[in-house]
Amino acid sequence: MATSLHAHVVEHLGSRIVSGQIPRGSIILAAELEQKLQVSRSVIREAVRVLAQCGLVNSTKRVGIRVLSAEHWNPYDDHVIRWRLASDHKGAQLRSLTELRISVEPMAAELAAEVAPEEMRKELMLISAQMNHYGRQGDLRRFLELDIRFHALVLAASGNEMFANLATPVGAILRGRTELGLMPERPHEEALLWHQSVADAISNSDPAAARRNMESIMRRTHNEISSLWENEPRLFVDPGKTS
Amino acid sequence: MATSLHAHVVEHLGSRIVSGQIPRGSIILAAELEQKLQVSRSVIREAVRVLAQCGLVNSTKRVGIRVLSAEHWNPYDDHVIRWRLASDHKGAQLRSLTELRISVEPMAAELAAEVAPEEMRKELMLISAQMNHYGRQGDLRRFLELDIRFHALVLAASGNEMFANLATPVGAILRGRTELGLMPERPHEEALLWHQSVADAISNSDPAAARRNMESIMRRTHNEISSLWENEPRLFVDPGKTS
DNA sequence: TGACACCAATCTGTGCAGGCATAAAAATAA
DNA sequence: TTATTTTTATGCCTGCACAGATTGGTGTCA
Repeated sequence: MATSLHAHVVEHLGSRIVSGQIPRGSIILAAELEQKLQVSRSVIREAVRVLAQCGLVNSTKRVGIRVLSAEHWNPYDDHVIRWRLASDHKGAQLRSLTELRISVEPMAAELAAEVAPEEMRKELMLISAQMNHYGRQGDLRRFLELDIRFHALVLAASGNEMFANLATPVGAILRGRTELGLMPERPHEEALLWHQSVADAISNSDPAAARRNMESIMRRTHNEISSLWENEPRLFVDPGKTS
Repeated sequence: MATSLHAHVVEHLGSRIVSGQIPRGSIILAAELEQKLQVSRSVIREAVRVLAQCGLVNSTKRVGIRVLSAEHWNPYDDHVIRWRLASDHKGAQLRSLTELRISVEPMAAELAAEVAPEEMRKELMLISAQMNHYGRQGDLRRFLELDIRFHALVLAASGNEMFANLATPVGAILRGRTELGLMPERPHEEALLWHQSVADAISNSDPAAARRNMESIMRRTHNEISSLWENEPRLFVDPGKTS
């Protein structure tokens, strides 16, 4: 996938910065990187430019490439999310994402019930039916993929592109929950019912019911995985950073 | 501000792509840009790299730099948000952002009541008191700045960096509402009360009350500005884009 | 004749090497 | 302390070689 050379450099540096192997506040010199990674200046420069946009570094004249602290990272950047999920603070990233989806998905379901195009409503009905089937059968692999598709569909059907774009990290959460063994042997009957009800409500243009049932799903999902970040410290960003 | 050359190129191209002056599907050649903008290859390449990360373009060999359609844009990128807010589809961007903040801010208030550090609670109390003062006095300029600070504080006090990072676009919404004359001559008494109640609830560690009052604020804010996007079409992204 | 596979030409981004200009930190002088 | 010079790393530019994808042509076979 990351076939291009500069993408490798981005990956190399980004993952090391997020994991903490390169401590914040460090100053890297472009010339060092050139010979350490055996690539040319242009590659370094483009990679640094990308990392700067992620908020990981900040290159200034006469001083070099400064590694920034976590509060400067762009928490919506796909790279950053991926690197954080692969780091020791995976829990903190999962918490942030989960709180975000708990906030967003009920609203997405409500909107979807109002504005979703017909074909999406139909596919939602189909998916939820399949979820019932494979869920009761205990086929967790298939269920997981359907679950991911279900939530991606609801987010997209809201017609809000900011919601739709959360499909990838939400999928990551769902995968994480299964991989870490936090799923029951087979999905709870209630959960299946709620998914079905969300699909029904969207299909029948019943925003209130769609929201209500999605909220139920969110409550359960939160209870199932909140143990993952019990001891993760929270990050309080300076609110004056922007103004 | 954008002092560096490549930043200018990013700005130039990005704004034109988002505004539609450069139609999606167009193919730009790096060599063209070099002489049209009178900058060197390295500048072009770094700019293109940044734009590619925004999802605006997609450069491939033998074909050139392809301008992508809106569904590929990264809706959380600060550049993209700014360019969209300056474009003809400002309404659509405001709608997406408003729906997002309506989803997020009540949860942020709830979390803040649980985890906010003491000094943030104190500042919230201070700000809401000043909002009362200048609001009743009809000083909309000062009120706006306080309002922006208030919501930025709540988002930051949630301890969720994804929430905190929404402070900038939320500020943009609030500014937009005032600039477009959608604010009443002086803030409604209810609104002042709700802000005060949110601050009180967070200060007293009462998550339910914090959420409830923030929800009230959100309902009103939605009613006040939803007229802005009455006729904006919604964008339904293909949910399979990710999987 | 027409369909298909294969090969070569060509075009464009990618990567490399080295040079000069410039801004900001650090050292020096006033 | 304040002003000036020196240092030094990034910003920017250019020429060159390479890689990969598209295109068109060529030849084979049906």
